[in-house]
Amino acid sequence: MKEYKRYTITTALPYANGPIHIGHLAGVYIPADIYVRYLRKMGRDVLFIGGSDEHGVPITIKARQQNISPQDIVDKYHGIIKKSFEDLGISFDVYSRTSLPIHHETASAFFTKLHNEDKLTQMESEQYYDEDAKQFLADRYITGTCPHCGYEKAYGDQCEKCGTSLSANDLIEPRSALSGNIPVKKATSHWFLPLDQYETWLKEWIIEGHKEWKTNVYGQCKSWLDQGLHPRAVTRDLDWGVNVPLPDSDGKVLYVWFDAPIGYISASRDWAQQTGKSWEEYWKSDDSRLIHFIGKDNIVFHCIIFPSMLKAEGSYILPENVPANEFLNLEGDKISTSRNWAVWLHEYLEDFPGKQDVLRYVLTANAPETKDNDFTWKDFQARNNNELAAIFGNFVNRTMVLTHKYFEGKVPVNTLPAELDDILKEIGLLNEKISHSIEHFRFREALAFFMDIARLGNKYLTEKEPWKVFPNDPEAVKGILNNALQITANLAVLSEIFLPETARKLKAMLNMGNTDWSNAGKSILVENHPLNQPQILFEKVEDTDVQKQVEKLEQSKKDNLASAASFEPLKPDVAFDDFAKVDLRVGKILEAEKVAKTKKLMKLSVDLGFEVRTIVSGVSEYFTPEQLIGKKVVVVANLGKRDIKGIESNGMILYAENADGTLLLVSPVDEAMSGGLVK
RNA sequence: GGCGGGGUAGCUCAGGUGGUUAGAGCGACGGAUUCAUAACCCGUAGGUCACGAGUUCAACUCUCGUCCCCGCUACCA
Repeated sequence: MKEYKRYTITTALPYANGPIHIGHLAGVYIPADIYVRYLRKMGRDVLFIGGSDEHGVPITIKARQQNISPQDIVDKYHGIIKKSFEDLGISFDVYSRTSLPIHHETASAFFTKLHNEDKLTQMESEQYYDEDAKQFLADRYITGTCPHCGYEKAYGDQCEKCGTSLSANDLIEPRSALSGNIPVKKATSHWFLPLDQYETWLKEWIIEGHKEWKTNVYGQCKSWLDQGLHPRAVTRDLDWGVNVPLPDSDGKVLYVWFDAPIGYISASRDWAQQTGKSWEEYWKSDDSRLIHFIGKDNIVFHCIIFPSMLKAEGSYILPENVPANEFLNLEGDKISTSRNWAVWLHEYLEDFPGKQDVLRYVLTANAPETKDNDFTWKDFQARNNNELAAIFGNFVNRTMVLTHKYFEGKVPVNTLPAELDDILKEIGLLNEKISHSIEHFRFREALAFFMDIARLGNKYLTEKEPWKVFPNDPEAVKGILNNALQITANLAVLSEIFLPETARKLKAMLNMGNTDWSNAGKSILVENHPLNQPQILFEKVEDTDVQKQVEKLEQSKKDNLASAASFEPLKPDVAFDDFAKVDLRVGKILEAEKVAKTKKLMKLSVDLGFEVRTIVSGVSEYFTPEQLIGKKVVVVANLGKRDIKGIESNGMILYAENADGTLLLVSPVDEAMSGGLVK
């Protein structure tokens, strides 16, 4: 295996439009922090990078909603995020942000170099433009009727009602979110990264060269590469972001996906500036190992797009591994910022003061390394009470209490060196396993091996029964407790990787200084070394504590239901003449069949009395053909024809929608004539 | 529909290139113990390894098909 002189570790830049939640932690920051702490303990040279991603459309929208500037938004969340990371003890060397001048410079320079070397292509396209606001509209800034579910306030990129992803061109009756005007189409010019040109190289680099990547990561990359890559726009029309450093490009900024990963480099420069050190060797030297910690939603950016950017630029190293995790669910439901279905880090730290390590432990033990996982408060409580407190905390406590009881809190002489050898051998073995697991990004497994050391300690004490031996053979008890203390000291050393706050407390109790990994598996405390008073490492988490958290979540659920049950606002009035233009007819469904190779489409034959029409409708998720055949429905008959998946569809069928988005037939109650007007 | 990932004890997960009684932690149950945060320690029970075929002397592990969950993607007038 290649020898690396230094490590460049990046963590996905959290988007600064909301705080950090447990999903972020379990997927990215805690595993990265464990990895980095491990590397440092091994004496390796590490640069650990984090920062806020502060550009992009959602932030500008949030700012508009609150009538403040985008900078105000990112200042607020960057502050919350940065502080909560510090409080949890994520050991970033630098936590930077993309609104800093140094980032704008870095991203501009990156773009300029690609541009000057003809690595980008320019293309024109038609985009919606707001003539009042005099600017092009991002998809997010266009609202209109969702063509799928009819929701009137769908965004240009996604309908929040039915969850379908859209393009602004799909929207019916598009409106500018800025002025409410009807936007016009206007030509605009943008720069693209021709990803297709990197396809061959990427295949070789990943498919051939990185078979060791996690299966979920490797498979996802293969899927993308097999589907074929297309040029991707690097710039867009927006006024919030890194300005495109070219003449005549007012109102254009770098697309956020392009500037965000460059943020890793900017953060490194930021760090170098603050510390007076050099950043370039971490990014441009072949003996540096670049690793991106991310969630699975980011795989394509870090495995396909960013490497292509780096390759195009030419002077940077490429990621050596991208250990992406899957997602963490919460009490059975997907974590959602907008639905407030989350455990927010800054709130957790307030609700559970001093329990940073409990969260670290639970999220590591239950990390979604190979598949999506579920966080429950019940599990949180069980892990704390049955594992941290009962096994780890309890072993430390019984060792300390016994030592104070029998030997005035001083490390007794080791009268049983042979037993110590056996113990240290076992710990040494576990150390190796921990190392091996961490090197392979298997943090759950590593943590389990770590806990085995505490188990080993409990077992030793129980078997040796020093409290029974003491009256007859105090000399033997000296050896037993010395051994138990050496185990405790080893726990103190190793816990720095997983549970830094606990390590601090433990070392204070043991009155020991800093140690590195080379001490692990050795006898650490010397004879007569004075110990401090024991303190409880892990308090029990009571039923009422978790009860409160569950109630908090239930309240979120109620709030969501309440808002979901609210009625859509009325549309603006229309003239009767406009309404009369719509030709609604009664139709009878004669035939219905699912359109092959689609998820939603149903092909219908509808009898309008005077003719039988083919209509394609996106309702396979709600009806089976049998439920539709023979039913009378209301048809919009004068919409014109449209080609859908190669079928000519002539008309549209109306449905009623329930609060949960399900569709119901709209049908005449009494026997109605096919082809009759609905008016 | 296509592609990728996953479906193993109540829960969370291990199970290189197929090979004797499928493992661990937690939970449950029983025992032992009292130094300790009623904790620790020992033991027991729990699995048709999603389902159905096939290849093989032998499949959780390979092949094919089906179902379910997650993600990406096409489609919704």
